[in-house]
Amino acid sequence: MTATEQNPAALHAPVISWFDAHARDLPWRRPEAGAWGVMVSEFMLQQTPVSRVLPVYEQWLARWPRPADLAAEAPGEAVRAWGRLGYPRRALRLHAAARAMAERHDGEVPRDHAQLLALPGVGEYTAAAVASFAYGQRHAVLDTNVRRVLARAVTGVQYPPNATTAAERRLARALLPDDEATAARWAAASMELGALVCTAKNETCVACPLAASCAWRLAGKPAHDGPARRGQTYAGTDRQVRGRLLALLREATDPVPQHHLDTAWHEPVQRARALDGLVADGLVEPLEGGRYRLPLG
DNA sequence: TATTCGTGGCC
DNA sequence: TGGCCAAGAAT
Repeated sequence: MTATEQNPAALHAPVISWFDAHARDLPWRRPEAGAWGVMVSEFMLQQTPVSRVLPVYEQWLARWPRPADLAAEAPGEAVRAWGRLGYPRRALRLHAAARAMAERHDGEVPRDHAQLLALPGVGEYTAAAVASFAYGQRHAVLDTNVRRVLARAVTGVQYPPNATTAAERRLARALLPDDEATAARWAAASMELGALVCTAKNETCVACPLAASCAWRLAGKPAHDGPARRGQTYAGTDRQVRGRLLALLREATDPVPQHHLDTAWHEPVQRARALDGLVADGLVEPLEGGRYRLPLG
């Protein structure tokens, strides 16, 4: 057991103080955002940078200020409003979550972690984040930022494992402040530290409140030795083709004929496979006569 | 557990 | 220029 694990408070106080001084003023952190605003932001921020989320988030909340407002819409409208945030299945899942909340939770975002986890598109991280950020509960909020901060400051390695491990969950739980409000503050603060200071590349240790005790820094910042993360190729993949097809469908107000979709990609086999995949995912609805549109159901 | 799933900006 | 990265979830 390291010194930090024996005295977690030595970790909390500096990070929370730093957060008090340096936290970004993000719309989903304001009181008026509410739990729905927090949930919308968490869906949008899954693998997408803050700068790109901001404008879409504002439009989304203005158009659908409550879960019931989104639930009353066609799922295709959610996909259209999602724009170019990427991973459009998240839009579909957020819409499905809104309908589930309208049906099962009286149109409210549930406070209970297990009920959150049962919603479409809500996994371990998002359930903990909503419960913590929106409702001030005590949960280990283990996202890529927090994992990196703990890997460095506590474990003493440059990067966390590729997939979240039981050891990481155990560590995060062990480091959780006892007090509920402090735990929620710690969750937001440690995440922000990873996002702004303890970044994946070009970390700025001179600005870090943990620099003096950081296990990785004290060890001389040894380079990551494990297997490199698998690069995510994109050019020429089905994902690129799906993206192009969906872009055409988002722009269109009327059903799109097959021959127009054919302009999205030159290779017919891959093009057909990508379109089939979009239909199978519920992102595209096939109509009579070889026409397609965003889903109305 | 390893893959799949978008998009764009940065160094 | 291009690999890397960005508040993950589902299968």
